[in-house]
Amino acid sequence: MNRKKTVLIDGTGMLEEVYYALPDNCVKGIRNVVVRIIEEKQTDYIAAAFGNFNKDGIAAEDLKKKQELLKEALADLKIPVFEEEGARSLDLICSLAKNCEKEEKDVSVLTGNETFLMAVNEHVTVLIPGLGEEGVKLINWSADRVKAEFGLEPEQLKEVFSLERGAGIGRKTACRLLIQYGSLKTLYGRKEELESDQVRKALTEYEQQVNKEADSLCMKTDYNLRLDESKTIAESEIAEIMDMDFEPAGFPEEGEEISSSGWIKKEVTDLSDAEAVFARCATGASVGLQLAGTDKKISALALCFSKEECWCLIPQGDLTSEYLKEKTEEIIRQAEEITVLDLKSQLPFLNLNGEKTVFDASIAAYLIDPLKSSYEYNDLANDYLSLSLPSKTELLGKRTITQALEENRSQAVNCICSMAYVSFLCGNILRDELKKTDMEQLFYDIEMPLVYSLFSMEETGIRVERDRLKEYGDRLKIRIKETELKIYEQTGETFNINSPKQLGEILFEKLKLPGGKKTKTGFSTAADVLEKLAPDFPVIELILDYRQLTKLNSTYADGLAAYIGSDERIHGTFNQTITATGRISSTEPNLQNIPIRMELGREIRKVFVPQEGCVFVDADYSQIELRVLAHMSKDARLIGAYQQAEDIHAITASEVFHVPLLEVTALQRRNAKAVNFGIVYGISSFGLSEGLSITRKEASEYIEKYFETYPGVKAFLDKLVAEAKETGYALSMFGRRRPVPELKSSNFMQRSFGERVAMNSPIQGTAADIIKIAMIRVDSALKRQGLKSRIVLQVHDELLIEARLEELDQVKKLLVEEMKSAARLAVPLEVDANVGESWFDAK
DNA sequence: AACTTCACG
DNA sequence: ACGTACGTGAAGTTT
Repeated sequence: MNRKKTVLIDGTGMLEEVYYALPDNCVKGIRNVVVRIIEEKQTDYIAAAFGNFNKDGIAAEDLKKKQELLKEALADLKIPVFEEEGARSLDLICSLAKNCEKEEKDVSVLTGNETFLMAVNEHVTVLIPGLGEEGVKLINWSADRVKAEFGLEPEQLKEVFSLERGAGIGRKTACRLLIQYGSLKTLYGRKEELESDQVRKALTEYEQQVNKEADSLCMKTDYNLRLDESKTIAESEIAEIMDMDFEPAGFPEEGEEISSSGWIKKEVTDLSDAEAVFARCATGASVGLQLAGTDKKISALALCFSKEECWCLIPQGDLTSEYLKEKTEEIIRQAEEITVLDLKSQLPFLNLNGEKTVFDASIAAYLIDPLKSSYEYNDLANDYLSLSLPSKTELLGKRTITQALEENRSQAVNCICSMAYVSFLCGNILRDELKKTDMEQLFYDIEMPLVYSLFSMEETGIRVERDRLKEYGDRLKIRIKETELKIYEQTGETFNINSPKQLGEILFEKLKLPGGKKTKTGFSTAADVLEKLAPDFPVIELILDYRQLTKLNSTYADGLAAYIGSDERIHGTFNQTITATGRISSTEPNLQNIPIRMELGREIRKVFVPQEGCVFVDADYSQIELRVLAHMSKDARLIGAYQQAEDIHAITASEVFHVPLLEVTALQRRNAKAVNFGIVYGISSFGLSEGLSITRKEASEYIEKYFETYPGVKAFLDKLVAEAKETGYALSMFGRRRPVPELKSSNFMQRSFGERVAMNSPIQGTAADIIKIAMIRVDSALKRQGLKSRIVLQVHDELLIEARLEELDQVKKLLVEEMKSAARLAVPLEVDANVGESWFDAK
């Protein structure tokens, strides 16, 4: 007789088990299992039951949510769902099973809960996900299988579980004891025979708990639950369910990576599978995307369309890197929203012009909180998803994703999928945050377009004459050696002059020079300290020379040489998510601190040269920060001073010290200049006195006079501090935020720092905004006009262009005009521009 | 890894 | 009494 077959899904038991492996993806995972059972016609009837969770704690809340989702998903599959107030799913399922048996149906219980194994009999089997040879698969536990595995009848397992849970006895021991003694009762009656002290002790000590477990393992099978006969799964329904499947057909189900961090990451190396993924993509409104590779060649593409779907496409055979490139560009054109991390790093692999907005989640997160040290996927997962993911370094060590693909493929896949996944999930959260914080314009009109300008600048690079730099370094090395010997001669000792510790001991202990401790670790030998001693001790000058020479040699001569590529150019990195104020920074190498103030250092700029047929055009803003201050503070007198143009420091001196402009002395001008700097830095008498080597009292008087002269500035700075205290952040003209948590500090030092930051950030930040706008406009004007000249450097208030000779006039005009008109302020934005055969000449 | 020093705006 | 000017990055030394 052919008995009908029923599958009973223990929704709760499945969730509890699967949640461990796939916390974010358990519903989808379980649904897939159920769909497969239906598709493969493994059953005539199907039903599900839900009950209370055994677990509590943090996971319980989430599990409850997942349970509701799973109920919905099963209901969508037209599966009847049973639940009963306060009932355990174990009891509900067993009640159902009992009734099915009466109706002469065979039952399979799909669960993650091993407790069900005790309910196995001739007509009831249990399906539990377990590890097979090829990843996760369902193991069908029949009565024979239970006997083979445990050596016991299924019903005896109740006592095994009681011993395990109640007395903490291991499964193997528990089975052995029950095989030997037959039942718990007999075991307890004869426990004195036991050889193991440990087991005997556990049995005695935990007898109560064992009995309690045994009681709770008794099934309650009298719930009156019945399957509706009409709910037989019809052929038509199977077809319908298969259509509902939102997975592209034909994907590898076996051998897929099951991650502990929560989503299914699938590796695709086959062209037809890749086509299916891209087809899936076409319907996706929102996509998280990440590329990896080297030399513009894609080595992996990760795509995330939903919380449950993350694909990693790796070129192989027919599935070529070029194909991935074209498809990626297509997706970017078609998708409603594309989110990536670090867009600039993605541009080498794609032909994009910025026409379509690609949302850079890292930059969005930077705008929202610019004080973070990094904005990698694990940082964003922590901050916006409350999800702790292993960092790139933890997964790959020092390797890149491309390198790791060869040596440690699964970790590389994990890493790049994590990036796409986090992009996908954070995208909308960050879009909302930008809206809430009023930074959408800043983001979409300044930061995103800037990505392309910075990329272009990096790609262009700047030419550096290798041989000439080498000669410069050699000259330095000779002078270093000479100076070094003179210092040894004068101090009567050979020591490491580069060691502040050794130098301090020689100067202040051995030679007993005046001066004293200044740093935590010992004597300060900083230049400003030594300079005060220089007139009296000739060795000091030698040491300062030595310092300057070694600095130039190691950081610039040798340092820069290491970055010159085979194209004779240096392609540095310009970072957009580093500074607290909105400036960009430059690394590997730092091209924003090439010497200029000292004559010898300035020489280095002679090795920065344009390529053949080009010249440099350099343009910088004249006192952009003070002009921003004049604008933002609306101080009439300061604005007036700038409208007269000329020498702002001299005008300031004239007004502050009440002398005619033409009678301002060099000293007065110098003092006024220092005050101007101080204002921008967030003035304090301590700082100014230090900067001018005057007393604090004198410094206070200068500041007081300054504020008397420019009362609008005083009011403005006070307002900045007050507002930052109120809101917790400082604001630039374009809405850029800089949090100032120090303002809340009870520490005077910290709080004072916070006040200076509140005064400086809006000024520095606005200046940064303005040059960013200028950069974008200059860059796009060059490209729009079909010119070959390119921006090669940005140094905060300066842009350097490598200009084709034939484009020189046009470029120079364009550069100056775009910079001047980048923002409309109450005072003119003045720009100084120069042309030269080297960076040295163009300044 | 922290500290010191020093190059730039 | 407190004890720093604001914003960066790199190199070298010490721990």
